[in-house]
Amino acid sequence: MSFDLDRTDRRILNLLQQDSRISNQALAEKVGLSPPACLRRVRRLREEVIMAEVALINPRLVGRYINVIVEVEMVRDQLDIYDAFKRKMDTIPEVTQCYQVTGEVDFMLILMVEDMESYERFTRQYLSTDANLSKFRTLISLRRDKFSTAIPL
Amino acid sequence: MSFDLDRTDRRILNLLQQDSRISNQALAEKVGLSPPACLRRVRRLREEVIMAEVALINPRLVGRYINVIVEVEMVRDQLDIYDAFKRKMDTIPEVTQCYQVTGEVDFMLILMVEDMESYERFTRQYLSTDANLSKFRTLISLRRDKFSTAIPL
DNA sequence: TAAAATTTGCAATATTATTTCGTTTTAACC
DNA sequence: GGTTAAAACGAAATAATATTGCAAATTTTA
Repeated sequence: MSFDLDRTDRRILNLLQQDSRISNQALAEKVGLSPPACLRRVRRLREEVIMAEVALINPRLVGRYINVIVEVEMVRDQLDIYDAFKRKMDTIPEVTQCYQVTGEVDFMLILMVEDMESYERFTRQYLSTDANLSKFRTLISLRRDKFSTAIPL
Repeated sequence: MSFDLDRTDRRILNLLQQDSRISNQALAEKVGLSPPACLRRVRRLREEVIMAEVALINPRLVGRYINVIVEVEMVRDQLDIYDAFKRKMDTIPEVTQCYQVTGEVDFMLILMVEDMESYERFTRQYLSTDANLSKFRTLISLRRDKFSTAIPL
């Protein structure tokens, strides 16, 4: 399941998690390899552990000021009910994260919206009308103080 | 504050949010521009709205199975207490996200850890010993069903 | 310790990004 | 509506970078 990464692999991954636009030459130099040797490792890592390379944009600069955190509780702990809910969340662009959790709560959602009206629409369309949903609690955040996609290795 | 993006800018951003490794030529073709014209836009967007371009790695494949969601409540609603807490969270690699929220709860944290022992260590070192912290609630998730960094434009 | 497999670096090649510059389009103003 | 300034554009040349082939070195396995 878990791949065995040596020290060099981990250094490469750490660097690419900070800046994937680094040139292969610069990367090779930083980890002490020749460009071809480095490239081969990067290619292998891209196949094995790197899911995607993406641009992160500043939400505030494109009008997504509001982070909404929603705790969702379903009526029954039933697999097909969970799966249906996940699948639905997966299709909604405002829902950026969805975690299935253990305990009283069943799901944790994180949404990014322009205004509260957008969130209202979301609750009406997807939460208040879901017969399998028992209750939900909403937390509003205007400050995303930390957002790191990097997993330190 | 907010930059005005035309249709082409938005299409470029949407594509780069999905795959920033796309070649400038392919990108140019997709949005119907010449490579130089496209590159100029990308460069401007990188200065204005793109915060970073990063590799996303699969947490399960590097041993970070457990997502921990923590709701934190401080003893007093005081600015310097908040700021100190934020600054502390910022230094901890396991804390991948930190939101300041309104309502009963003051902060929402999302951590990624290898095992519960790591989380135990974290609580002892940073939560249980913080005199400004009144209480916290922990939710455990073994399933990150959705994790999207893209903001649809 | 020897054989097999993997990883490496060098040099040649292929892609791709980037610059230059003249042209076209858009925007602002009279 | 016509005129000018500014901004954005595309074609072609150039520069930078990634990529491949292959022999040598290293590591792993038996």
